[in-house]
Amino acid sequence: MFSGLSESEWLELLKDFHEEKWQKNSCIINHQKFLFHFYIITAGRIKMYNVDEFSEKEHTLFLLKKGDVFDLFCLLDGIKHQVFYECLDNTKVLAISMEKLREWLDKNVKQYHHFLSYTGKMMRSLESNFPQLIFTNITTRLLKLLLENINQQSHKLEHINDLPNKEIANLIGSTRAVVNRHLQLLKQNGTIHIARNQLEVKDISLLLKELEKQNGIQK
Amino acid sequence: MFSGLSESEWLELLKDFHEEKWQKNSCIINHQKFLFHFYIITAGRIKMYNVDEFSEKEHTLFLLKKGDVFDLFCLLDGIKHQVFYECLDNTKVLAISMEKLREWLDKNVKQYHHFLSYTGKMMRSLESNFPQLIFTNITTRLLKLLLENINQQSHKLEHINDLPNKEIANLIGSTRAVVNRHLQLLKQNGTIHIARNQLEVKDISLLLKELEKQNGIQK
DNA sequence: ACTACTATGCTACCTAAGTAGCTGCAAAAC
DNA sequence: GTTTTGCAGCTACTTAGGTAGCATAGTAGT
Repeated sequence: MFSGLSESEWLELLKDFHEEKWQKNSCIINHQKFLFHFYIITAGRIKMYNVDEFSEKEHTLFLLKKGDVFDLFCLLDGIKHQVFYECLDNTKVLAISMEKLREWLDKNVKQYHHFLSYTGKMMRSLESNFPQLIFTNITTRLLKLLLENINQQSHKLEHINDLPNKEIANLIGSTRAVVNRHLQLLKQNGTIHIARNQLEVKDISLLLKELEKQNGIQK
Repeated sequence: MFSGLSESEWLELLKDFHEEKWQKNSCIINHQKFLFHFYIITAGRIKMYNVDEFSEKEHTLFLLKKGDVFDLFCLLDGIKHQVFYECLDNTKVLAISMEKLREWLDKNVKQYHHFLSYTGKMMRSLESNFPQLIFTNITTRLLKLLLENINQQSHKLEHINDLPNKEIANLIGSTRAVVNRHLQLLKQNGTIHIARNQLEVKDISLLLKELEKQNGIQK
């Protein structure tokens, strides 16, 4: 989002930021806060989720990581955003006042383009979840979640590898029991290795083969 | 999106537009087109949908109506957008070249704010569909779809009242048969009236009562 | 070392929604 | 008028995924 800045411009802008540290498992409940401050994550993960008012079930919309920003919605239109935030790790963020950021954007029209294309990416990422939810079964969603979080270099699972089943379920819109059921199957055929709060992909080619199989079934 | 313009500014901008007429049931398949042109609907409805590559099922993302614009995604980041468009009526649109629109936005920084808040609305509208898809059953989704499309003044169903069951199903992420099953139930208890390509809400309070009941069940 | 808590693994059960297939009507096309 | 097509309405069947409940095993705190 802030790409294409010169060294000096960047330093100038950084002056208006201050660092905050948030504890693991802490929730940010104060919605007002997001109307007036904008944050960039420099360390740790934060989940952005919403809760169904009747069933009290959760759905994780985004797993925000280093380099991600929030809340983009509030920056766009300044309206309160009905979602919740919770830190999954001890987290460090850079904070800036919304007003200052908006002023800065107005002064740097070129920056708007980066900002817009970042927004576009977010919208696309939101949109691409619909086909998943509507057309595909839980197995497929789980397989895709795993594939998306495998590091290209190290071939290891990242970001979600230390989450409990419950959080995995929240990410794909299912329940703990069902996710576990599918994980057991993947474990049985040697695709993954499971331990408490520990997920490991043992064989990526098997993972892809499983996905193929699912696509066939869903014809 | 173009609110807050003075008469003269508006006329000046309009010069760069030209009108196009599109026939009912015609699809716009040429994705390139959307990279270079931006459209505003002045009459008719256009559905924006995507298709699952395996099951070939459709899901309607947005039902675009008079005053709606597209493709916002391409305007934001200039990347091809993997969706399809189909006219549900004979449609009139105003077209402008992407380049000209971008130039104009850069020249009118104030306009960016309206543009951003419009984008924010779209993102929120996208986001708000997730809880629906994940937490609620088909009955609830159907009831909400009906409620959202009842005109406040006339108390009549609009926009979706002349769609076949199949299109209703595409809107809520289900199938023709299932939607029909639920519509029959609503017909039986007198909430709605159905005919071929004709949906009518007879009793809004009953509709609301049904929704309450569903919320109770989903507890 | 004891307690409390949280996560996993598993069983048995239930049901909403998807699927396949058919009829018959109504509108459009010829 | 006749034919063709598209849509509504309905039945019977299947199944994936949600639900409830419990046993067990790590982990953390004191």
